[in-house]
Amino acid sequence: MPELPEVETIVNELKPLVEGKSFQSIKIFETRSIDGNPREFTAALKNNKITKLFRRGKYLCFSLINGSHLTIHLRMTGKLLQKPGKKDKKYLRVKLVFDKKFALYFVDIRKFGKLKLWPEKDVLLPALGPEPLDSPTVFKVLISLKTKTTRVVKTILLDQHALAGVGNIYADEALFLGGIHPQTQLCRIEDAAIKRLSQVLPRILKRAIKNKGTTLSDYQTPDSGAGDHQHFLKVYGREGLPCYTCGTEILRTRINGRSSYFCPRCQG
DNA sequence: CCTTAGTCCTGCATGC
DNA sequence: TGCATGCAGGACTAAG
Repeated sequence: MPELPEVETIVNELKPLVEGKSFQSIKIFETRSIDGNPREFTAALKNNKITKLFRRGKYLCFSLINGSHLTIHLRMTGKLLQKPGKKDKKYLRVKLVFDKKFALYFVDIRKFGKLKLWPEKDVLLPALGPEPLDSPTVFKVLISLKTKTTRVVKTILLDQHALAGVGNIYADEALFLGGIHPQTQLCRIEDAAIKRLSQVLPRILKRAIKNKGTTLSDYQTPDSGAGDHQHFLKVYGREGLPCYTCGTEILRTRINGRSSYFCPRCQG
């Protein structure tokens, strides 16, 4: 499941390949993968030139020369590949053709991922909170929410309106590094601990970017490569295994329908 | 307004 | 081995 570091890795890899290029044609195999009218989508992209590719939260954003934007959200199983593998063919949803030699294949098993076109007059991704890549920003967001909500901290970290880009894996990792139990209400966390969390969250995200993201099952970079950060996870997916810090068994609980892994001793 | 539960989708793991 | 069940979850929507 691509979160901020995975999307950042994909953008870094694609940037030199797509900036300055124009869409020659678009082939839609699954209309569900398009947010909006597929015909209008195809027509608007055709012969449109990409001026810039960037990331915002978990979205890939293509700036187009006419002022509009294309966004792609990969959700759980979405991939953007230059050369789909044999197993990918069955799940090919959209093909973006640039020229005879170069196309991008949007492959998505679960059909949750979406491509969306944003007209120039629309504000791009208006509901997203700030990027969680520097600690003063994260601290400001969490402190200001502290008096406004009764929700638990894990839920807040996953809320894209609060901070954009954090998903289940890095939320759990940051809470472990910050020594905070995922089920703690934000309003009950002391400022010093919020400060700690604000420092470790940007740090873990940047470290995961350096490691080209976490590949557990589906995530792949456009050249079909895997990430390395799965080898550095402290708690995510480690239920029943000993904590690297204290040896206590890592537990798993459910918060808002999502698995949350934590060390009951380090995050007591 | 705020918060929670249900929905989408398909492969995979589990149990009998 | 086969079949049924349930689990995984990001973001949206409906309901409380």
